[in-house]
Amino acid sequence: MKEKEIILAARKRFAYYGFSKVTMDEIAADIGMAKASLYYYFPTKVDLFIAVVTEEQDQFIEKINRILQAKTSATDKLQQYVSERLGHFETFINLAKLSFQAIQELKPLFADLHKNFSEREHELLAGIIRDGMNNGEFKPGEPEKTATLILHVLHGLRIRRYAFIKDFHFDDTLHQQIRDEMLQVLDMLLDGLRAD
Amino acid sequence: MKEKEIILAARKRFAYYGFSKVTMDEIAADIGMAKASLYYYFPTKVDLFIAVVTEEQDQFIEKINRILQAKTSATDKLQQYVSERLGHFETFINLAKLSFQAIQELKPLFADLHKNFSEREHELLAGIIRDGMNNGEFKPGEPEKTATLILHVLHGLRIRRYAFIKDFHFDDTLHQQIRDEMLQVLDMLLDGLRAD
DNA sequence: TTTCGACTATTAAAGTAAATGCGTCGAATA
DNA sequence: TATTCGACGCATTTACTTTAATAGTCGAAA
Repeated sequence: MKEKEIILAARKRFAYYGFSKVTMDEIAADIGMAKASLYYYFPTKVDLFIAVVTEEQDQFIEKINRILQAKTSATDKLQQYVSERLGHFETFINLAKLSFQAIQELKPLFADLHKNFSEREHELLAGIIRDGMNNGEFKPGEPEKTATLILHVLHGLRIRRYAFIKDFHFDDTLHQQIRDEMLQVLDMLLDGLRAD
Repeated sequence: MKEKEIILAARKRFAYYGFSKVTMDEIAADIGMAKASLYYYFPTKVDLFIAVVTEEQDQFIEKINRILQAKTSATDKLQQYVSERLGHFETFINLAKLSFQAIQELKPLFADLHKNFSEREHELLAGIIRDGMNNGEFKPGEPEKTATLILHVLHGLRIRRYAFIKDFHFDDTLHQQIRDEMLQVLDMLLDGLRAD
């Protein structure tokens, strides 16, 4: 399948050089095509990038769905979600390699992409929390609202560290620090949620 | 006192135009001095800016100390802190009017300023939490660590919204939204802290 | 000690030209 | 008909130069 091949080649280049530095000529040359042929499959460079990111998101959502099927506590599920989500965040940053400002400026182009993903993510999280409330692990409440707050807190914890990063890559130490902190905060939040 | 007069004039200009756009000539002219005379009192433009920000910080810390003296619950104190802290954050953003990137680049110049303020703030918060633990309002634990986590969560919640702001000013609606969300998150966090 | 006019060094902004890269199109090919 | 691509247009970016603005300095005056 040509599209898959293009996406793979693009992914490789984006992951190494970032969105801006990679040219369509390079991607084409990597798979023995002419640049113009890429446009037969993807109308713009951004569309190609979106296709790459969408694949990542789909894989992430699949992974979380597998976590959902497991017979573990809601707390376990949330902890696993936190870890996986951080990895996914780092992957996106690595692919784009854009400054915070540049991402905001490109945001309109990605609007649907982000909206869809956020909604799916919110549903998944609300589902975990609702199950926890239904099976007595958590106190009764509003799972949707709780999910929103948790998502915003986690997002803030990522952003506040990412914003200080200069060269767009996460080393293991930083990854560990952010993950640990997120798990600690999740623990505090869940302390208030757990049924007595 | 000449220094106070200069700081006041500078504050006015910074608050309206932001750090970068204000010239030392303008500040001097506003109070009928020559620019060279400003350098008699403040060695650099950044030092003048730091003096302005330090005044804001001192006033904020004083306000929080007053809150500390009140005979209210630790929860009340934390809620008031959250509100005041957001106002203080907005004041700084308004004074600087720098993009997120520009702030990071200037950060080394402000290193001591931020370090001092962060430490003072952390002490105050840990103090509130320690009192809450000592008087039985909160479960026993590590007040310092809890304070750190709360500060990071609140910082993240501010940053994730501030980063999307284009023109460096907060309208009342946005202020209200961020404040409400912070108070809700604080409530969740305190649910887990409160003694049963 | 305080003030400031005149000055220097540096930075920012503006202008210009060349290069680059996205995207297009008609023709060729399978 | 579907796919490929060479050549091209055009907008943007980059590189370089020039000009203007601004932070900071210094010696002299008050």
